[in-house]
Amino acid sequence: MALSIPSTLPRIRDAEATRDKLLEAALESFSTRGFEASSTRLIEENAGVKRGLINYHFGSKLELWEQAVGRIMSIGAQELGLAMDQGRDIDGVARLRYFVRAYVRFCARHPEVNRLMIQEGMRDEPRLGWLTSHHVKPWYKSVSRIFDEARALGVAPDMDHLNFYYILTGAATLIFSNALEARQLTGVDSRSETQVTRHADVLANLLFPEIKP
Amino acid sequence: MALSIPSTLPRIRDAEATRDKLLEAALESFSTRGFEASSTRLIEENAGVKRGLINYHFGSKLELWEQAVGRIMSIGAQELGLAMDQGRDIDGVARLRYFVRAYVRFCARHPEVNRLMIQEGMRDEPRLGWLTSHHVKPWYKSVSRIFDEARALGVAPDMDHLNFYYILTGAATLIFSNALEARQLTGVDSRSETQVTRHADVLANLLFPEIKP
DNA sequence: ATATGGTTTTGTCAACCGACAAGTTAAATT
DNA sequence: AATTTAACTTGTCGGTTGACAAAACCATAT
Repeated sequence: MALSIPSTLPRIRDAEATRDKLLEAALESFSTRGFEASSTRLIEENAGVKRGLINYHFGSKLELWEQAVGRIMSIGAQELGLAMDQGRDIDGVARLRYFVRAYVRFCARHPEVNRLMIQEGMRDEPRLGWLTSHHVKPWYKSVSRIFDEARALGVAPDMDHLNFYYILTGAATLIFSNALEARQLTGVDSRSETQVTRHADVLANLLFPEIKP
Repeated sequence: MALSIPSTLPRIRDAEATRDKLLEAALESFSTRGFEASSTRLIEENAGVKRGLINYHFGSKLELWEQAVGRIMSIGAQELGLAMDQGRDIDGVARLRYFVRAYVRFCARHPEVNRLMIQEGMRDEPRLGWLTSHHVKPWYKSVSRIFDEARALGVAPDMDHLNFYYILTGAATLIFSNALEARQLTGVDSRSETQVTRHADVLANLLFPEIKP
């Protein structure tokens, strides 16, 4: 009973932890309620911190939004980049199918990303421009590169980059973004492991069918 | 300069017109901003009427929401029902392709519908239950019937009703719900006639490919 | 012309919002 | 132990919101 190295544990004041809790609660609120309908007071309450902390740590509601978005977007880029690395030596159509499955799994794990893009993509406020230029445009180009690979392989569905991007995104994400609605419709939890796997396989088959012998 | 039969034209006070203007402005706001972020004052302003009229004609913000949703949903049921009637004597896969194209066109014409379903489908508020039981469930069953037809014809993609519903809906709608984002991404107006036709054809081909000779 | 009842307009209220500022506490440094 | 600095707390301001109520308006029937 002698060991007592309370170095970092009993720290009551941990700025980093406070920031993290705020960023997480902020993303949850911004993505499902939208920017205006999200109140900083409720975000602080859900984060379990006191009332003035957002302004202290982030200066403004908008700055909190940008940092919350930036955080989840870089997580996304990292996770998807890692997945693509792991599938780098798969070749042919299998690689494309692998990409689609990885993307669907990511959308199921982080529905907040697409919820956010939907929230901001419907209305012409300055936040949309910031989002597209900082995060959506690079991602659009990545998807378009994948589509070009498919074309080179002769297995691309007959459409433009724009159609492919929104068909892939919409088909991959809506079932998870609207998981609550899906649950009310069918009683099924679309974000469960088996449902996610099923959706991933199904969409990969639809976009890039296996070549049957 | 004698003709003066101002029967109904110069009516300044037209309760029905006021209600209609309010319902339209309400749908636009509720679907893009969400319920909480929509203020009755701004809805009235956008409708071009004075400040107290929502409470007079609808009693409450929630009642306005329900009537605005009910209105667009019955318009949707009518338009899609009409389209399906017109295609009733098409047979085989062509009928399924016809349905997909009609649905995509509808989504382009009324993006507010899916914007609304997205807004309400992400959060567990009582409005979601009202929406699903009154409007989404019937529509889900209609789509599932179409899917069963496809199965009977042996042309259904290999998936469950749930996957098909959300793949169809997501793939058909996102490009129009997020038309502003699409415009910023590519400079293209995805709701233009040519783009809508393209997307409709492309999605019909993907879900129900023509049988090549 | 007068009364009536359906509309529209305006005034008001309590509750909430984001932001700021001044205060308080705890940790690090000297 | 004294001082400084970072982290947190609380009070308050101007502004907005949804709701309600009273007042003004107006077409029509009598």
